[in-house]
Amino acid sequence: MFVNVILNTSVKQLDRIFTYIVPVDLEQYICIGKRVVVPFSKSNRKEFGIVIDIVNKVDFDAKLAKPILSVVDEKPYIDEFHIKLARWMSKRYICNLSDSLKVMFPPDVNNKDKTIRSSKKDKYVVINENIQDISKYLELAKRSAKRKEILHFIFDMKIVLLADIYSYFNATSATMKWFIENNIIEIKEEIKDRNIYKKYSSEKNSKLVLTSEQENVYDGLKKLLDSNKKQEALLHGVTGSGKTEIYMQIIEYVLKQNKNCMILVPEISLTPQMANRFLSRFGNIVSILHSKLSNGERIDEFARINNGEIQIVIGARSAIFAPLRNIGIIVIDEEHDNSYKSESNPKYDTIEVARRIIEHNKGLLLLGSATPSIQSYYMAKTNKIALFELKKRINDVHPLSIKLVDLIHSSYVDSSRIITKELANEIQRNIDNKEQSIIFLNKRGYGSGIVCQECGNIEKCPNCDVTLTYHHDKNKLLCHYCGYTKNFDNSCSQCHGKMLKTNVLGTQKIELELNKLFPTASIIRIDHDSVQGKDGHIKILNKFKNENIDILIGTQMIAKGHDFPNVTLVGVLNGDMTLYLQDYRVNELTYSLLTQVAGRAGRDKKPGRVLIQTYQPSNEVFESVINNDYIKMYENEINYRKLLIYPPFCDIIQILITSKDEILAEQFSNKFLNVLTNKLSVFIDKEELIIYQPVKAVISRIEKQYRYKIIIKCKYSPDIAVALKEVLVNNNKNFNISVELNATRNI
DNA sequence: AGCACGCCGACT
DNA sequence: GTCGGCGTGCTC
Repeated sequence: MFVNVILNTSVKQLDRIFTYIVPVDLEQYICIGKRVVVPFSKSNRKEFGIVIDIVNKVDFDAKLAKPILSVVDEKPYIDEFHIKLARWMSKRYICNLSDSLKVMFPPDVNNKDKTIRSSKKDKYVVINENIQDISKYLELAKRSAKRKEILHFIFDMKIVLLADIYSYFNATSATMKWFIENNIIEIKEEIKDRNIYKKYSSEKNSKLVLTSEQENVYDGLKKLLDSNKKQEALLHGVTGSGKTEIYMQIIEYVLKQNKNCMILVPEISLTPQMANRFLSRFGNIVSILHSKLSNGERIDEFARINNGEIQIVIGARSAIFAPLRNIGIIVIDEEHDNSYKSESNPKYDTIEVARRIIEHNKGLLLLGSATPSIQSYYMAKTNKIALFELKKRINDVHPLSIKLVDLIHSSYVDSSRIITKELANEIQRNIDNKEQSIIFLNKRGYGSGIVCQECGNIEKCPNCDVTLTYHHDKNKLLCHYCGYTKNFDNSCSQCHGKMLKTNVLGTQKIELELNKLFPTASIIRIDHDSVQGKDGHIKILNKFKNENIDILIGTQMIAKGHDFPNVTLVGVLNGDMTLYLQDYRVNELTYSLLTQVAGRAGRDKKPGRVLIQTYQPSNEVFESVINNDYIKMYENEINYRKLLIYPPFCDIIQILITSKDEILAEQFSNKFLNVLTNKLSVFIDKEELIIYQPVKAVISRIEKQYRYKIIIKCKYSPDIAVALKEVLVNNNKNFNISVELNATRNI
C-alpha cells in the first residue's frame, strides 16, 4: 500500500505529490484526508503531509519509496470532495496545492494542543438571564455615561470577553464591580461553549410575515430548491427590503428537506446582533465562524460541524471551506463586497468556490445585494442565473432625499474649501433639531488623480477610460492598464486652466474645520488614527450612537452595517473620489459605496437627507445614485465594458514581478513578457488573449521590492491556466512572481 | 591530505 | 526551505 501526500509547505519546488509506502501495521489507520508524518529529503527530517490518495502501485522505482512514520489523526481532517476542491483551486488560481489545502483546515492544527490550552483561560462577562429590559438599570447608572455604554453593549452581546470590555471602554475591574454588585452580570472563567456569539438570546426571534413582494421571491426560491439540481439566483433588494428575513425562511425550508445551509457575509457585517438573529431563531444548530474565534474555538466549531451537530454555518469569506456536508443552500450576502476575493494564496473568488460546492451538492447558490456586482447582474440578465428583485423598503415611511452639491459653483464656509454653505446649513439644522449627522470622507484613491478646479475635468486615458495617474518624478500622466503616457504641463487638457489639484485631505483637518464652524457641537472622528486596537471602531460607533454625539466624521469604516436611528443627515465631502481610481470598475464602486453611505441616513421614522459634494455633478453615475436607479447604472456600465472588453466580457490576469533591484525587475519583466508571449502564442494567434507591456505597479516599491506588473486580458480557460502555471514554475528562480485572477484591487 | 566555505539541486 | 554533495582554494 502506498499513499500520495502533499507536504505542509509553501515552497514552490515541493508543490508536488510525494509517494510513500505504508507499513503493514499502519495500513488500518490510513485514510484519505488524514495527516501523516514522513521522513523527507536526504536527512530524513520529519515533515507533516496530508494523504490525498491511496494507491497500490507507483510510477517510479518502488524501492525508492520511504515508509511513513506515523498517522497523526484519528479522523480525517478533510474529505475527498474538499481535496478535489483544493486541486481545482490550485489550478484555477495558480497556487500551491498545499496552500489550497491549508485554508480547508482550522488554523495551526499542528499546534493543536497548545492553542486549546491557552484559549481556556479567558474570562467572560455573562448577562444575568432574567434581564429582559435594561431601562431600570440605565436609570440606576444615570450618573455614569460609561456604565450606560457598557450596559448597552453587554445587553446586545449577552456574553462577551472581559478583556474586550476593558479595551473597548477603557474600563477597569472597579467599573465592573458595580455590574456584579447590581446583579447584572456574572464573570465566568469556564464557558462550556466557548463561542461567544452562541448564546441564549433573551428575546425569541420569531418569524415575520412576508410582504407579497417577499412572498414572491420566497416561492421562486422554493421552486429552484425543489428542482434538486444545482441552481443559482441573484436577489437584488434595496437596503431595508427584508432580504435577511427571506434568507431565514428559505433556510428553514432547506432544513425541512434535511439539508444544511451556509450563509456568508462580509466580515464587517458579522455583528453580534446579526449573529443573534440567527441563533435565537435556529438555536444550537448554528455555528458562527468569525475572525475573533481563537484557534481553540475554531477547532471546536470545526469538530461540531464535522460531527453533524451543525446544520447552519454563518461566517465570512473563509467559512466557505467549513466541512459542512449535504449543503442545500449557500447564501452570499452583499455579494458585491470586495472581501469575497482573497488577496493571499490561494487568491480565490468565494462566489466561484461556492458555485463548485453547490454543483457538487446539487443545491442553490443565492447571491444577495442592494448593489449587485456588474458581473452577477449580467449573469442574471443573460439568464445564466435566476433574478429576483425587491423594490420596496419594508417600513418605507419617507424615501431618502439625495442631492448633489456642485463643488465648482458653490460658496464655501471654510477657507480650505472643504465644506459648502449648503452642507453647513444642513448640519446646523440637524444640530438645532438634536438629530445626528455623518460626514463621510472618501479616502480611496487619494493623491493620484488630477482634478481641474475650474471645469471639473479629470485626466483620463484615451484607450482605457481609466484615470491617469500623476507621476511626480517624471511629471507625466500614466495609464496603468495599457502603459499610455503623456507629459503633464500643469494645466488642464480641456480648459487649459491652471487650478489643478491632487488634493490630500484628512479627517483631522475636517474635524478642525467643523469645530470652528460649530463650536457647540459634539464631534467624533473615526479613522485609522483615532481607532485603537483591532475592534476599536466598535467603541467609537457605540459612543456615537449611545451618547447622541452630533457629528461623526469617518471614512469607509462607517459605510455599512451599523444602524443609527437618529442619523438623518449624511454629507459626502468628496463624492467623486472613487472616480479617480485607475480601475475599470470606478462607476460600479462609486455607485455602491455612495448608495451604502446614503443608506446610513433615515433608518428610523424621521426622513433622511443625503448631500453629495462633487466636482462632476453631471457624471452619469450620480444621476443613478440620486435616483436610486441601479439598472440605469448597470446599463451604462455594461455597454461600456462590452465596447472596451472588460469583465464580464473577459477575464483579467494580473502578474506581479518583484525584485530588490530596480533595473533587474524591469529587465526581467521584459524578458518574462517574451517568455509569456511565446508560451501563450497559440491563444494570441486565435485572438483569445492579449498581453500588455510591463508597467511599474501602482505602488512601485513595497518593502524594498520594486514592483512591475503585466496584465493579460483573455477568456480564462483551463488550457491557459496550465500554460501559465508552467511558465511560472520555470521562471521563478530569481524572481518573485505572483498571479491574480480578476483581482478587485489594482496592484 | 585536510578542512572551510559556498553554491547547486534534489527532495518519493 | 533545508541539507548533503561537491568543487575550490587555502594551509599544514
